[in-house]
Amino acid sequence: MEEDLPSWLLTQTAAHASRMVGERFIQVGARGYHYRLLKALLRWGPMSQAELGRRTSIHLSDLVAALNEMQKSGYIRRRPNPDDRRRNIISITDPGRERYAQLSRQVQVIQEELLEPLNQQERDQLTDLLRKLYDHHLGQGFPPLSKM
Amino acid sequence: MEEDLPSWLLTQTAAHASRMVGERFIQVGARGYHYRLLKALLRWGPMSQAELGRRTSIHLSDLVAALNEMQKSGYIRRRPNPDDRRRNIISITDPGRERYAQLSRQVQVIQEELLEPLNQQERDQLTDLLRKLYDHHLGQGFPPLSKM
DNA sequence: CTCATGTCAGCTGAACTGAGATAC
DNA sequence: CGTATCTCAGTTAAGCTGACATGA
Repeated sequence: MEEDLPSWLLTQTAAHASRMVGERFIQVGARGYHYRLLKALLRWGPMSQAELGRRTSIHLSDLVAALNEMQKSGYIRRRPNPDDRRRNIISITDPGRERYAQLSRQVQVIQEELLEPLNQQERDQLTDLLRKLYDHHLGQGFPPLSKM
Repeated sequence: MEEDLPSWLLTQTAAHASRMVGERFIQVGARGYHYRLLKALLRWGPMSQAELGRRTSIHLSDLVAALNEMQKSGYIRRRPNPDDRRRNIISITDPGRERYAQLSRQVQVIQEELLEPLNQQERDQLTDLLRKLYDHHLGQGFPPLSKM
């Protein structure tokens, strides 16, 4: 609607990006949460659900459902933590690693499609600017992995 | 989650911006749709619901509900179009103009808050880059106002 | 007949809230 | 005791789909 408000442009382009990712993922039976969770497990290794939730910014309640789905598909393992029986230890499996690679390819394709109208310098600029906003409003970093 | 993917940064910052706008709006009993609709009516004058939907990218089905709410509050008028009895003519009222001014002030505050970590040049850059993405993916412009 | 318009009921994905059971 | 973890049920706002009646 011929709008110049940054918040408008932001939400609209974001909605479009989500749609693009969602469409790709749904074709292979995945959701955005799955990708984020697998990525976190690959990067930081096994951890509790609470820790996973903090690191991925996924709500604990949503996490339960997403992990149920992925466990059923065999992409993650859920074991009780003997040292703290409230907690589960979530870890990625070999099929999970393959799944991540598959989803990762999809994501790369989308990035390319999304950023198609920008040259490399502009892409870096955009990432930089968005990162500043993200860090300022949302990113307060995380303490080193707790004792799990 | 320490992520550099533009689509991730985009959706996260957008979600945050939406949250900020939403919170402000809800405090005065409004929703994002209301602001967009009032703005379109101010900019382009009275038009049918179908035309409004096209110009604001709001679905016709959602439009019906939003217009019902705003009509009840007296911000818009809904008259049948004598020249085409399928259509309504939607127009903004004086209270609607005041309402727009009120919401507009809220939005300005949010923009400032959202862009706080960026200097003026960076803000312009961001707007420019997002606009390129928006135009490329979503903005195909609209033909001049049809005969309404 | 085809197409556009307005209305309604319902669905989806992402984010969130609240409550409860269990264990630290 | 208070706090943290996990689970479940339900809610929200935005976007969307499908169906339908009316009229151009």
